[in-house]
Amino acid sequence: MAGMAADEGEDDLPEQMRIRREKRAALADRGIEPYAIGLPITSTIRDVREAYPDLPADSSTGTNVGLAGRVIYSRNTGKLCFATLRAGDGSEIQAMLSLANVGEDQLAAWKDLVDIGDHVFVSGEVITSKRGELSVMADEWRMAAKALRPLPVAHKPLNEETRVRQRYVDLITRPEAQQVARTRVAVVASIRQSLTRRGFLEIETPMLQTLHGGAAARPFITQSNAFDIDLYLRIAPELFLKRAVAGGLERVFEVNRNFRNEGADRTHSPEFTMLEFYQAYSDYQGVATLTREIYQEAALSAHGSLTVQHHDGTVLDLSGVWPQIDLYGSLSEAIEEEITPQTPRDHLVMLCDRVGIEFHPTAVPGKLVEELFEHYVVPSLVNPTFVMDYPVDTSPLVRAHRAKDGVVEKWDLYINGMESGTGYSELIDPVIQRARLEEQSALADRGDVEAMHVDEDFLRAMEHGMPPMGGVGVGVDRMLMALTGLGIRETILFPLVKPEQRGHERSQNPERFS
RNA sequence: GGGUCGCUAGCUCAAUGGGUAGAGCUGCGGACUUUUAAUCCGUAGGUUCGGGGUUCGAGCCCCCGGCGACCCA
Repeated sequence: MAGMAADEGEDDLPEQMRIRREKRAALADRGIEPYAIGLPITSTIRDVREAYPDLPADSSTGTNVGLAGRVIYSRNTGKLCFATLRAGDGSEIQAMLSLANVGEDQLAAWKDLVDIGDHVFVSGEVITSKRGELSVMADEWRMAAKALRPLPVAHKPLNEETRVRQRYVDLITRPEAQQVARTRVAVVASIRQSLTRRGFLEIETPMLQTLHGGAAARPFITQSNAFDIDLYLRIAPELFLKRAVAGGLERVFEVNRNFRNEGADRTHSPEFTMLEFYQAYSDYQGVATLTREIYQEAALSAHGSLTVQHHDGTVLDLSGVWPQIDLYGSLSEAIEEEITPQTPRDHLVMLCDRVGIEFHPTAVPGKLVEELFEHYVVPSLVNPTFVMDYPVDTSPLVRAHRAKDGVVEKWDLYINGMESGTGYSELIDPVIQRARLEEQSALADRGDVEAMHVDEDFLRAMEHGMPPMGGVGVGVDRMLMALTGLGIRETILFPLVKPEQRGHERSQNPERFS
């Protein structure tokens, strides 16, 4: 927690926070509980809204309700007070407190002690005001929860940084923030439903792993006191999901967090949500179709449409069968020169240098091809496109293509110019798998921090016989980005952000990994 | 990693060439029994991201650092 110092001291708080603390104390002095429990609530705001959709102005219903909400606007006249109450679902209703109904003491207490941001309870008759606003004419009000901090002004957008760092404030003040959170829920629920309906089992695999494997990525390292060993936060659940398939759980999936100790920018978060699923006796074409269906069902569930328009005007069309292009073929076309898995590394290096692509000195040829592809082809991939058949040397867990030399049966799904998923015909030959992992391990020994270890237990599972299968990983955050047009930090409710440090605190702990 | 820009009151933003840091909303006091971002009168509120330097004088110029946005390879 930041700021145990001046920020929390009772003495030198900003005026508005000091006054709210005084009001909290004043409530108690008047015998009013500032944080009430057991309020006699009879209805939600939405209930009342739905019960009286078209009440004419200046009418009464004879119906009494008790309801609670957060005060978001307050308008007081001498003997009649108005407040707009909002519930968590975004529904709003007006509370009215008149001298005639609540009496002098309760009206004075309301005017003195209720602020914007407080949660209040009112009970009384449902009416409409002279201007037609649906209202509760209170017989009684109670404080439900006194807010000690002022809300930002409702009419100016809160700056983006504060929205991310204080999401609770964002959620209170900006209904769209709640909408994004609810869209995410709908999408994840839809994913689960799509797979469960097709006979997939949702299983949970280790997030703390003793070996680094399942993808090419730099891991976070932690340690176990009980075992006295280093552990890796998983970069992918793949190797465990495949063990499950080897054991006979032939259709499995997992939707949960992966951790990658890499950059954080508009499209990358150190912890991100990934869907992985594996289907025995399918292949990369079969799971491509299923991936498209999962995506389309999620879009319908979240938006009711397969066409998505972003705020910047980008229109995504997710409908129909998505096109497939060939990795080497589309790259060759883009640079007007034939590139194949047999193209020498020196030549690929030259092509990269020509356009200033940077790469690790030990980068394998396939890595260079992927970099070139990213540079030349990816920016044009807006509508969903499957890019087919990747170099073998960057895909150690994928089986060789059944017909083409030097490539594997792998696709990447691009949506909105972003890699959004990947699918394989999984490698299940334990002898080839061992050789591939030993190559990876050699790369790791030469300093490649992304390279996998040899996982003997995984190989043992494979040696017991894994059925042929198709497997897929889909970035759920990126799915949300595609469906909303927002940056990754907007699709994640509480993204990792750097703590704001004060200058003098910085020097306390200069140790860093590098 | 490099470049550019930003960080000022609770919130959103101003501040000529370096010369007493302002506004709107919010808050506080007052008026008002039908308001809708209520209105009217009055009023308070500041570690200008942190540290150092130049200067008679720094929000502004210089250096170091923090956090962020955008662009580039």
